[in-house]
Amino acid sequence: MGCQRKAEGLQAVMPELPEVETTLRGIEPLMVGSVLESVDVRVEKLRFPMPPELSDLHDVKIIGGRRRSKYILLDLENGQTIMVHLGMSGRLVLNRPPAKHDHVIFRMASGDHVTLNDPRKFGLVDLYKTADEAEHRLLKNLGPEPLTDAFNAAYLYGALCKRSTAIKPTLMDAKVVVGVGNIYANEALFRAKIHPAKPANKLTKKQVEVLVPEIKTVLKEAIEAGGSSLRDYQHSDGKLGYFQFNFLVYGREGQPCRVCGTPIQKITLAQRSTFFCPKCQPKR
DNA sequence: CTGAGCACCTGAGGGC
DNA sequence: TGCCCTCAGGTGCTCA
Repeated sequence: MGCQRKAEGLQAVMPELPEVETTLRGIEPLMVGSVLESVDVRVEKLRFPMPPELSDLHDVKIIGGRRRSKYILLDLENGQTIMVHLGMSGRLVLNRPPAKHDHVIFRMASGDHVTLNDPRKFGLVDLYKTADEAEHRLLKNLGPEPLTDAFNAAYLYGALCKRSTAIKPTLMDAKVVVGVGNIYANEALFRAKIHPAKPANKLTKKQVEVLVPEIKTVLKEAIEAGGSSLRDYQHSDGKLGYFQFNFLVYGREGQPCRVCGTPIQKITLAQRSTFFCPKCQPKR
């Protein structure tokens, strides 16, 4: 079937939180603790205009690497922080020869270089004056990280109470919880046996208690899968952080549910493709 | 405050 | 072979 082939092609290109996490782990050995010699900016704007100060950076040590939501944060010795977001098609590649859609090249004093390649230009690179997240326009209003204890059933149940929209787009709202993108929202709801269109404030406490661990589990499993393929990538073409994951519902419209055999259905919620098993995920 | 919808961008794939 | 259309993704932003 055509849809099957299509979905397989998509698996390799979407940076969700697990891909961002493994990307960070991949660039850390080259960048953290090393001196950033210069930043080669070759595009006027990605998601936002490129900050001119980025090109002015010279010979500054990178003292730390962090992730917040899907943002990669590189803390500099001068107190500033570089922010990188991969958007939907962005990749950070190590020591690769120039290629189409290379937009920013981080040149290290060691001679290594890390390139942001992003065909669709939905990513962003920014430079902040401080490492304090509360000072960052794009960070200060974000919800909790899904893999921390702050994201628990009590918290989520409280957050969902005020929301009448469908649970799936609500899970993808960064004010509720960060890092749950389209793919893993679909997968987590299937695992928790919750219909994606169910109003968020109609979930029972019990359902939320099932859902929260499923979100954590699916993200952790994906990170582990990325961790293993990361090694392969580094030994081959230098790409980082993208991997195959055995999706249960995402991209599987019309194919049999892996649990009960019922054809997976596809609907649109908040302009996003939504996949679910009508039998395993009843409306109530 | 919530919620709905748009815009941004390119490449892949399908239909003709 | 090639053109045109649709779709995919994250998320900041606008407007009701």
